[in-house]
Amino acid sequence: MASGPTGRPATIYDVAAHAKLSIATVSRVLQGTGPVSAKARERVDQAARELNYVPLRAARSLAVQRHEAHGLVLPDLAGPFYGDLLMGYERWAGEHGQSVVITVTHGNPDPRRTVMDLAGRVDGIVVHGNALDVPTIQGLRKAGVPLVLIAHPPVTGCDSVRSESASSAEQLTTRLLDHGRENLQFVGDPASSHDVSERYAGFAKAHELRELQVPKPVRVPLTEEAGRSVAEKVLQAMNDRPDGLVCANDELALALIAFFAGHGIRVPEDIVVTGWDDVMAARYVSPGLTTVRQPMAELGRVAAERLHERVTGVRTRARNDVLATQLVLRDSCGTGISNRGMER
Amino acid sequence: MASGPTGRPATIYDVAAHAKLSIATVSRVLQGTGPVSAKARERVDQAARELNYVPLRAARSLAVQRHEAHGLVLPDLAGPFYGDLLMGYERWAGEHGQSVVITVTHGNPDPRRTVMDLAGRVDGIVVHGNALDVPTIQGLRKAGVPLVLIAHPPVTGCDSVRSESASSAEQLTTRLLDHGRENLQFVGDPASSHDVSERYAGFAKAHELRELQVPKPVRVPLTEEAGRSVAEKVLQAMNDRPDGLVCANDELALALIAFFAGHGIRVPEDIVVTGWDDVMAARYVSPGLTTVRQPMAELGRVAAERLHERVTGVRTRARNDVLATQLVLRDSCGTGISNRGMER
DNA sequence: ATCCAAACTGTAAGCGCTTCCACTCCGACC
DNA sequence: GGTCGGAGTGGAAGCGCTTACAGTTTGGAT
Repeated sequence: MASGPTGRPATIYDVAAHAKLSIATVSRVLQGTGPVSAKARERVDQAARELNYVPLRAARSLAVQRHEAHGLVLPDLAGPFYGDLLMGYERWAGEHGQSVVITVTHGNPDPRRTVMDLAGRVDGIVVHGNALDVPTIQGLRKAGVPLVLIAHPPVTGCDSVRSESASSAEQLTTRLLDHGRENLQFVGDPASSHDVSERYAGFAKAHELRELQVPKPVRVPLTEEAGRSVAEKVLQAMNDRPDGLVCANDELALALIAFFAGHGIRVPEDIVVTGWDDVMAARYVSPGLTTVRQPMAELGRVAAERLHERVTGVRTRARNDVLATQLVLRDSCGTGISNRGMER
Repeated sequence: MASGPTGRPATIYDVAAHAKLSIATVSRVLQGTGPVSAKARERVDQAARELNYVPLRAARSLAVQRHEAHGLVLPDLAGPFYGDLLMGYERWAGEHGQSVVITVTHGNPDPRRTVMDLAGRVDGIVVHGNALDVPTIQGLRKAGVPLVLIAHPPVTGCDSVRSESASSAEQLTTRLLDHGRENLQFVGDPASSHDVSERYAGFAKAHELRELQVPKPVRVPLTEEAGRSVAEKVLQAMNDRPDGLVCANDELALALIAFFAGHGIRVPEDIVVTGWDDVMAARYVSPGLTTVRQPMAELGRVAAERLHERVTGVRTRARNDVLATQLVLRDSCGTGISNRGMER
């Protein structure tokens, strides 16, 4: 504890007594508000140092009626994306004096309760994707909690930030069709998240524009495990074997490619494969994985900023940001681009 | 705001008034403490629901003199490890009713200040690796903040949790030497982190035990960029070219392998390469990357538990945990194990 | 009928901080 | 020499909650 490893932590009263000043002045010095003499400033600084004074944020929050903290609710933390997202978020928050309290709902026995508790200790909350069900989100709204949604279908009264999906997916699919592929399949369950449904929508639209029948999606979870099992099925489908697989994420695509490599199916000659996310492995496998890169850090940064605008009230109209994605062409899609896997 | 989107959020007074009871009873119902009649419980629950009441945690923290929150200080969030670490941490914390406030120091203009602020809003802090300099850590200690260090050299009075490094590195190095390698190099700067220095120590010890001269480390940062430049140097070293590279992490190793692949150097025939961390890409490259897996989630879990023990005071003696790592043999080390890159 | 304990409920005192307001200086200006 | 204004300071209220303590009921047992 402050003031030596014994006794309870020093409070502002201790500092005031030690500096022979009132707590009001101590507060003014420490917060840099109001007029204070140089002498007072110095005395307070020294007293605070000597007592190892750390202001109790809870008391300040109570007094100023603000937590200066954001809540961030994520479904999960596996994979590299969330790290980048969090990074971008934390960065912005840190630069603007906001703390970040995170909560992961996947595996949480009572997300609703957890999130309501969170709501009590922050000024606003950012929710990613399907981390929370809509009733819970509505509950937060009714409780008056400023809310920003990331990669989530729009909810009235909430801001949202997401990366563009449909059009990149369409562009990617069109490219494959342009290069003579005629039996593409979409791998991944559109119902698993809003993002994935948009990717499938783009995939579908590319087909519709050419008046092709839209293939039904292969509804599987977005895991390596699922990738392997899909690969097996593809292998066994003698007739009507697809000549291209548009995967909802890189994990699926990588697992597929690895499986094919071990079973004599050539990528991209026999079948083309694309992913989504541009994980590190995507540029190290051979052939390099064609994929779509999302600006995760930027997504986090923008979300933080939007929430702050809401919290401070500088903006009240809802706002929906859509960030551009980037198509990363490598060899797995067989469309003639080869960058030798040496790009960063 | 609660009680309709107008007006300020409902307080415990509003709930009490609405339920025609005292705030004391409301508190007792909501916290489940003390005796309350079924009637009162019901009235309070309903009132709280109707008013969308969310208890203000700052007020509770102030009253109970505890935040029920942990601080987590990380140097960075890039790479998959931190995600897993955070996951393990958050999981444990969530299950034990603790919130997690995270702070990233890399790129932070004033980590000390940020961390002191953090100290004011949590019950204890976990610091990873070199996220903080020792003076700052001492400062926290003097302020009486319970502290747990992850992957950090021991500091008196603090608990620590790390994964075993030296012995795995020694084992790995010995294995390479056993298979006839005679000119190994260690890639990565031992000064960059405690973990890396231990890995180098193990590498060195393996040499010493055979009375071989210990090669100086190739002091480079642990990045893909550095991996490429090291690869170039290796390529140019006509005489005295190393026949094996023990890398401090997978990023370095992967970049090296990719570069070699593009320049006609065969791995593992001409040169063997090993990494550290077992990132996803490690099992998708060809040859598969031999590496060492750390139990990141477990590291997080244990750290959370240790901190909680400290905060609640159930343990006061310092404790240092060392978690086992796992050597993952694949083809890049050329020691005859091949698992076809199909393991998960 | 009376009394007692147990069950429940309310009053009020904090928790540590910010900030409004009042007050005291003190130098500058008429 | 008196007045005014601003700089500096302190007193005290209040933020929303918990909880010790005291008070009120209730339902048996006597």
